[in-house]
Amino acid sequence: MPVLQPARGTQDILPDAMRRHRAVIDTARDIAARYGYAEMTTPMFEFTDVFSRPIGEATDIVSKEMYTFKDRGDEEITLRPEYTAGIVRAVISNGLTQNLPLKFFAHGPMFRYERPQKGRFRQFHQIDVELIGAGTPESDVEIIALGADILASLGVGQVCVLQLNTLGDTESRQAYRAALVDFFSAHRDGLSEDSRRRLERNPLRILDSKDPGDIRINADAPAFDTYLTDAARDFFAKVRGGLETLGIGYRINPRLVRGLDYYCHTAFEFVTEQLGAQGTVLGGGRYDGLMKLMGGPDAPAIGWAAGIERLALLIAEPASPSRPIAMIPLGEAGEAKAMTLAHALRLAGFTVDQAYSGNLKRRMQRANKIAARAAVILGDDELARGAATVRDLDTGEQIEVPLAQLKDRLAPFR
RNA sequence: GCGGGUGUAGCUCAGUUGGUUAGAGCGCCAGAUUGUGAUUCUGGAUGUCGUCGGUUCGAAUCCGAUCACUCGCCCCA
Repeated sequence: MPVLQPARGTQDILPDAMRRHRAVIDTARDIAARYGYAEMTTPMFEFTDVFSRPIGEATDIVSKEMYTFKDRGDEEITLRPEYTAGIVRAVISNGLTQNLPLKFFAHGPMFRYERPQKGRFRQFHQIDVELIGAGTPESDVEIIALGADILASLGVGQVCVLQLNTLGDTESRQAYRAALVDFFSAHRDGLSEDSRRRLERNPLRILDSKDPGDIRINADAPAFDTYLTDAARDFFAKVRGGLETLGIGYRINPRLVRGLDYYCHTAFEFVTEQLGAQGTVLGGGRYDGLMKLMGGPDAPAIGWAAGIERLALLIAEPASPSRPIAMIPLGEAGEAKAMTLAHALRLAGFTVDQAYSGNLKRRMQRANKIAARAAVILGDDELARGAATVRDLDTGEQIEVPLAQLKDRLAPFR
């Protein structure tokens, strides 16, 4: 309705906020590169099937939380709600399954039709890493360590706790799921309305319920541990051992579950208490079943994604950008000279800003506002002498410098 | 999708039991040396009181709807 208001759940990212985003992305990219994860990206929209098939048409996610529409060519299109499905699709489309294992880093906007809250938007941004074609516990350790390193490097490691769980292998999961359904069916009357619905759709999620009655029942619910196969238990033990070797602290959270069948083994989330209900800052897990489900070869994979907005809320103020030199011409001769001087200085690597209007006072005010380090004043007086006035804006000291020496004399102000 | 809170200047907010000209700080603009910023001093402008409708002699204030933000639930790929 009010056209001058951004659409619900979207926001402008103005320079101050953008610097925070940039800091998150740049830090993550650098550290991911150290682990051998190469940056790539996929389209912001895909055929709807890419996302709906692995998730299931009947789920809330697909039926009411995706930005899905028909384009002018009558194709069913969906704005990507996550990175993983698109990346797996790209791996298959490009025949990259020849080159496993693949290690990717990506970042970009995601779209989910949800009710906005703090740190939760309809257009939001994620960083994402995927390790495709590696199925050993060591690869789980690597990808978690990568996440931990990034969080530490962003200075938020102290306020995030790594929660860890296993979803076992298919055999373990089916046995556990059956046991849960049996157990909760016997306690059906005590369950909340939401959980009775979950009983059909997604019994594991009951374990995660916030309803007080459900929590009481959960206390007696069967534990996954007793249903794990030896192989699954061994896998999890190796993951934990690896984390311990690397000194990465974690807390086992048996209620940390995933709803979809292609997930297995390791599930993890780095959680903070500083963001209210939207406390998960980075989450991921192993998805060995997805590649095959999407029509590719049967390749194991693991990955995680982290919300840039949430991380941006947690990090300290990023370092200020480099301070510019303010070019301040007075009069027509000065304007003409300023253009060529500014160009030459920029080619030489200086940051140079010019206001383009106002008298000297006004331009000095502008120079101050943009935190310029120095001002180069080009008036008729000094131009007649082939010189410019250079003012140190921190000390107020001011000297006249021959134009030929300008570059050298400005060097201390870079 | 469900429930609670909030919406007043560019920003952060104050506005008494409905009462006539709606305020503060910061910021912005102008001036205090017609070629010198940041400090200081003086002056100025801020505004459909989110929007629409209702109650009333009279609404920023009460009621309803709607939009947005926010807290929790649902969902969380």
